[in-house]
Amino acid sequence: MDYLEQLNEPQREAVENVNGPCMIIAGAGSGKTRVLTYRIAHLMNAHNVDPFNILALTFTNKAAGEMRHRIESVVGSDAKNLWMGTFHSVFARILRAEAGRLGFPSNFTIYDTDDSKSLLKNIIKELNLDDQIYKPNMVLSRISMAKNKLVSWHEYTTNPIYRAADEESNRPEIGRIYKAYVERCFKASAMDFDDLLFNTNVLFRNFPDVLNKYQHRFHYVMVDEFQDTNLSQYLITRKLSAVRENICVVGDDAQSIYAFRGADIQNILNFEKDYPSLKVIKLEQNYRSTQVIVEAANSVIDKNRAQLKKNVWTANETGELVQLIKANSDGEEGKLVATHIFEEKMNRQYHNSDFAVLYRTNSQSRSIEEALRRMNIKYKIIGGLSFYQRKEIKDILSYLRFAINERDEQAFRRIINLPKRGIGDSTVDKIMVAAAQLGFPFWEIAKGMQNYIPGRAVHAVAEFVTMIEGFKLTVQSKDAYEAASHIASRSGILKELYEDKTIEGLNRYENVQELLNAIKEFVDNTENEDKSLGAFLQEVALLTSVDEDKDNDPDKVTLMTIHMAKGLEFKAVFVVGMEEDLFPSQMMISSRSDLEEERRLFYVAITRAEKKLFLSYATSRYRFGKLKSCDPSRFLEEINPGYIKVDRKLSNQENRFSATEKDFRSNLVSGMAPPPKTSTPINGYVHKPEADFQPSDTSNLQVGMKVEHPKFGFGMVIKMDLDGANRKASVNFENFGEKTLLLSFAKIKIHSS
DNA sequence: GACTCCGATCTTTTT
DNA sequence: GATCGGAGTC
Repeated sequence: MDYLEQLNEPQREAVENVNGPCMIIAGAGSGKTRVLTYRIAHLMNAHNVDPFNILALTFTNKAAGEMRHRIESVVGSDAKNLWMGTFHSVFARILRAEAGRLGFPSNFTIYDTDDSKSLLKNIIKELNLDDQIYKPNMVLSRISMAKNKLVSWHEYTTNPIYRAADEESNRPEIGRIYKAYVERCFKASAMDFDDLLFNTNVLFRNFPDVLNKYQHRFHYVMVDEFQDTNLSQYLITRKLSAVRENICVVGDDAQSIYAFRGADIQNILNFEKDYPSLKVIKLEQNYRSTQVIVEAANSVIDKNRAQLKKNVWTANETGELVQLIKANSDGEEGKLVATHIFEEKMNRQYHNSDFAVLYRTNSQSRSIEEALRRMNIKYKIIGGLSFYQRKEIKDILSYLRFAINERDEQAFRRIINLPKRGIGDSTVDKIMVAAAQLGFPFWEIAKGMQNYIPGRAVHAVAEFVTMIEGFKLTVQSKDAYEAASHIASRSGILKELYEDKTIEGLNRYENVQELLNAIKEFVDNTENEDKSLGAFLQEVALLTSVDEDKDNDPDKVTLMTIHMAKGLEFKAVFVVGMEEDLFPSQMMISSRSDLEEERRLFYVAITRAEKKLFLSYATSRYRFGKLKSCDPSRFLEEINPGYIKVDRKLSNQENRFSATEKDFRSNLVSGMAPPPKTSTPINGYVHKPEADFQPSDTSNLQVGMKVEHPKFGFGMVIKMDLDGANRKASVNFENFGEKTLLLSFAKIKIHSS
C-alpha cells in the first residue's frame, strides 16, 4: 500500500478508517480529493470490497469522472464498476429502474429549469392569477424549497406555517400552483431536478423492498461536498447506509455556498448528533496556498459564527501580500486585471491557464472579456449560458424528447409550430382544453384532431402527427446518432437554419452540427453501454456547466463565478467586483441572515489561489445599463490589514514599463541562446508586417514581450519561437495584424511542453 | 396566424 | 444591454 506513504497523519487515518460513520472535515486545499481517491482504492485493495458495492456521490459529473480516473490509476479497470456520480444522475438511474412503482414510465423526461418555469407560467395563467404577483421564478424557488425539505404539495397546503407565510406575502395561492405543477409534471411523465431527489425519498419510504435492495447493494457510501447537500439528499444517504452505517461524508462547513438552493449547513453541524458513534477527522494542513493567503482567508472566515472549530495552517512559503486594485470604472478594472495578468506572466513565467478571474455574477464577465480580448490574452468562460441552453439546441432536443415521451407537454409546445407550420397558440390551447375536459392525453387529441377540434388547423396538425409518429419508429430502430440526424433534417429545423445566412444563423447551424457530433461521440464511446437516444438525453439533462468544458486549447485564462470555482485551484486568482451591493450581493444584505454565506463565498474565492491573490473594485460601474458609483466591499476591511497591500502603480497611465537591454539580458534563462537580433531593439519601433514572421515548428523557446499598439494601447504577449540551431527568430503575432509595434520589455523562458 | 415594435424586467449563485 | 411578452397591424 505504498500510496499510504504519501499521506500525512490525519489523511492516513481518513483513508484507513473505513468502517462505521465518519465525517472528514477537510479545510480548503487539504488534499480532500486525494484522500477520497485513496480511501476508495484502499477499500478495494486492502479490504477486498467489490466496487459494485461502493457508492460515491459527488457534486459534478466532472469531479466523479476525475476521481474515477485517479482511482483507476491505483486499482486498475475495476474502478469502472464503482457507483459514482452526482446525486441527480445516480438517483435518476435508480428511478428509471424503479419508475413503475411510482406510476412513472421508465422513459420519463427530466425537466430543466426553463421547462419548469414555462410550465409554471402556463399554470399561473390558467388559474387566472396575476403573473406580476406570482412570478414564475419566485414560485419555482418556493416549490423547490418545499421539495428539498420533503414537503409535498399536500403538506404544503395543509401546513399553517406555509399558509401564513404565503398569505403574509400576499401570495396565498402558491399551494394551489404547487399542486397543479406536480399533477402536470406527472401527466407529462416528467420530473424536475428536485423531483429526482424527492421521488427517490418517496420510493424508499413507500417501498421497503426497494430500499432494502439498495441498502444491501451499497456496503459503503461516501458523500463529497457534504456541506452542500440539502435535507432531501441527506435523508437519501442516511437511509441507504442505515443497515451497515458505513457512511463517510467529506466537506467543509466554511465552504457551504448553496443554501439558496436548499443546502443546509445544519447537516454538517448536526451530523454528530445523528451518529453518536461518529468518527470525526479534521484535515487542517493546507498544501495549496501561501501563508499569506491562508491567513487572509482565516481572518475573513473568523467573522462567521456558525462554524466548526478548526485551524487551517500551512507549511508553505510566506508568499506575497494580497494585492488590492482600485479602478475608476468596470472598464478600467478589466484593463488593470489584463495588465496584471500580462505582468505576472512575464515576471513569473506563468501560463494563461495559471490564472482565474472570479466574479459574483455572470454579467461581470463582459468587461473582463473585452480587456483580455484587447490584449490578446486567451480566455475561456465556464458557466453562463451553456451550450445545451441555447435555443436551437433546446429545439432539437425537444424533438428528440418528444419522440421518446409523447406526454412531454413542454417539448410539445416548443416544437408544434417550429418551424412555422401554421399552428398557433390558440390551436394549442384548444388541444389542451379538450384533453383536460375529456381526460385524454393531449397527444390523443392531436392524433384525432378532425374528430375533436375540426377547423383550419386540422391538416397542419395531421401532418405534424404523421411526422412525429415516424420519428418514434426511428428512435426505436436506430441508434442515438442516426435517429437524431434523421429528426434534425426531417423536422425542417436544419433546413431553416441552413437557409438563414446571417452570422447568427450560421452559428446556430454550426451549433446543431456540434450537437450531432456530441451524439456521435456518445454513441462511439465504448464506455457507454446504453447507446439509445434516451440514454443520451438523460446524460445531457444532468450535465453541469463545469462538465461541458472540453476546450482543446488548455492554455487559457479561466473566467467564472465563484460558485463554479469550488474545488479548483490556480496559481494566481483575481476576485473582481469587490463592491458593496455586488459582493456581498444586495439581495443578501437585505436579508441579513445570509451574509455569512456571502462571506463563505468570499472564503472560497480566496482559497482558490496558490501563490498570489488580487482583489479589485471599481468606484463606478454600469449596472442595469446605468452608470452607478460604488463603495468598496465591507469584505475588504475584514481581511487583516497585515496581509494586504494597496497597489497604485498601475492605476495611473504614465507609469508604463520601460526596460534597458541589460534588464532584458538579465532575464535570460541561464544557458539559453541570447535573444535574436529581431527582438533587441528595446524601446525602438519594429517595423515588421505580420507576413515577415513565420511560426516555427522547431522551437524550444518562447519570448513574452510587452508591446504597444498605436490604437489599442499597450500590453500584449507575443510568442517568439527560436530555432536553436540557427538562432533565427520567427514571431507569431497572434491575430495582431499589420501594426507597428513598440517593444518595451522582453523576457525569455523555457517552453516546457 | 405571423410579424413588428415597444416597454418591462432582469442578475445572485446552479443541480 | 438583452430578452421576453403584449398590443397592434397585416
